[in-house]
Amino acid sequence: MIHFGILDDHPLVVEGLLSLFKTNPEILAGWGTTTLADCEKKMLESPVDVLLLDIHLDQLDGIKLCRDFRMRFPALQILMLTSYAEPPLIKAAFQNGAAGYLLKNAGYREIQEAITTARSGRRYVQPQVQEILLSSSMGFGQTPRLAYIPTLTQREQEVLTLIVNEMTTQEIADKLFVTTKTVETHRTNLLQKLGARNVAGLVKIALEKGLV
Amino acid sequence: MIHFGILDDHPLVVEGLLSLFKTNPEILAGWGTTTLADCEKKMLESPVDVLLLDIHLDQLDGIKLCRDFRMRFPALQILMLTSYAEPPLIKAAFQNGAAGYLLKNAGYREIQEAITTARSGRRYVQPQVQEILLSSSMGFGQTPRLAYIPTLTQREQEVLTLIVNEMTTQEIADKLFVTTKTVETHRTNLLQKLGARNVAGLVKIALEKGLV
DNA sequence: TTGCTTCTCAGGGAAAACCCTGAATTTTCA
DNA sequence: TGAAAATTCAGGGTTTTCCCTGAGAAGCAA
Repeated sequence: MIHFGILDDHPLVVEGLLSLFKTNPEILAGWGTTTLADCEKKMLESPVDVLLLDIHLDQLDGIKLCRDFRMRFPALQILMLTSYAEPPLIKAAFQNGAAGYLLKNAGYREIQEAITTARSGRRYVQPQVQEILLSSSMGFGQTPRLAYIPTLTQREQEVLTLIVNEMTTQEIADKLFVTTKTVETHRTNLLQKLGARNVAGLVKIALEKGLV
Repeated sequence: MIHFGILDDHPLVVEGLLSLFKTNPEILAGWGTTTLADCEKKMLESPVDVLLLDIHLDQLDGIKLCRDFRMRFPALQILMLTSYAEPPLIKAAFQNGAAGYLLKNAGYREIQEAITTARSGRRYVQPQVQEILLSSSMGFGQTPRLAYIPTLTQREQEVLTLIVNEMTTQEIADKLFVTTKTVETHRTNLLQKLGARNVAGLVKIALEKGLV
C-alpha cells in the first residue's frame, strides 16, 4: 500500500486525483492540500511515501520546494506535476531530487505508474516527456535555453514580476526605492540567467516556467 | 438530472471532474473529452445540457469555440474553465455566450453550483471572479485592459508571434521582407489593440490568451 | 463608386532597453 | 569569521522601442 499526498493550488486537480485513486486498493491517497502551510502540517501529521507537487504554486517555486522537502524528508519521493513540458524545467526538477515529472495531461495509468515507480525508488519519466527531452537535445529550430533553471534572487524575482507587469525601469526603481542603474543591473542579470535576448524573452520564460 | 460534458486537454482535470460528480444523483456527467474532434462527435451522439469548456485549449481559442457552440447548439449552456482570471477574458467569455466563468481553483461546491445555475439558464459568477471584475473596473493600480479580444489581422498575428519569439523589429522586417517602419506600425497597432504598454504586455497577453 | 480595412512606408524625436566595465556595502552561510 | 552571494550604484555608450503625424496602394463590400 502506497500513501501519497498532493500539493496543488487547484482544488480541482487535488480532488480529482484523490477520487481517482479512491477505489484503488494498491494506492491510498493520504491527503490533498492546496497550500504549503497545510502541506507541511500534513507531512508531519501523517507522512506519505510519495508527494505529488505542483511546480507552479502561487508565489512559490516548486523546484526549490522539491529540494527543500527532499532534505527534510529523506524517505519522501516527489513527483513534479505541471502543465509545461519545458526541458529546462524537467532537468531542474531531476537535479533537485524529483523522482518523476508528470504533465497534467497525463492519463490515469501514467499517474499510477509514476507513483508506484517513485515508491520503489526509481525514476519515472513520462513517455511524452522523454520525447520532449530527446527532441530538445537535438535542438532543431528552437533557441537553446539554459539546461537548468537558475535560482533567482529575491530582488531579481521582484524585478522580474514588475517587468512582467509592464513596468519600465524607471517605474520599478521608484517602486523599490533604488536607482535605475540598480534595476538595470538586475535586468541584465535576469537576461543572462534566463537566457533571454530581451523583455519578450523574459516575460515568456517567466510565464512559461511559472516564475511569476 | 443534468447532463454535462467536458472539453479540456488535461485528462487529469477531465477525469477528476467526472469522478467528482459520479456519485451525485442530481448531476450526471455525460462524458469528458480532451480534443475538439471528440467533443463535437460526443455533442451529436449524446447531447448535454451544460458543457465545461477549457478556455485555453492547445492551438484553439476557447472563446471563439464557445460562440461557435452556442450557435450550433442553442440549448447548450457553456461554462468556461480556466486558470487565468483576466478581466478581459471574463468579459469576452460572457459576451460570447458563456453562462459562467470558473477558475480551475474552484472548489467542488462552486462547480456544482455553476452547473446547476447554468442549467437553469442563469449566469454563474464565481465570487472570486466577481471580486476581480470589480477591482479591475475600479481600476486601482492595474492597467485597464480592453473588454474584448480584438481580432488581429494576419500580419499582426505574424508580427506578434515573432515578437514573442524575441525577435527585434529589424529581424522581423528582414524575415517578412518589409521595412522596419512597417513592422513598427504593426507593433503600434498591436499595443493599441491589445491594450499593452510595451513588449512585456504584448507577450503576456499573447501567451495568456493563447494568441500565439 | 465609395467607403472600409489592411498593408505598406516615411520623418523625426523621445524614451526605454541593452551592453560593458568597475566597484562598494551588506547579507548569508559554511 | 571569512568567503561567497546579493544588492547597490555609476559612467558612457549603442540599439531598440515607442510616439506622432501623414499617406499611398490594394482588396473588398455595400
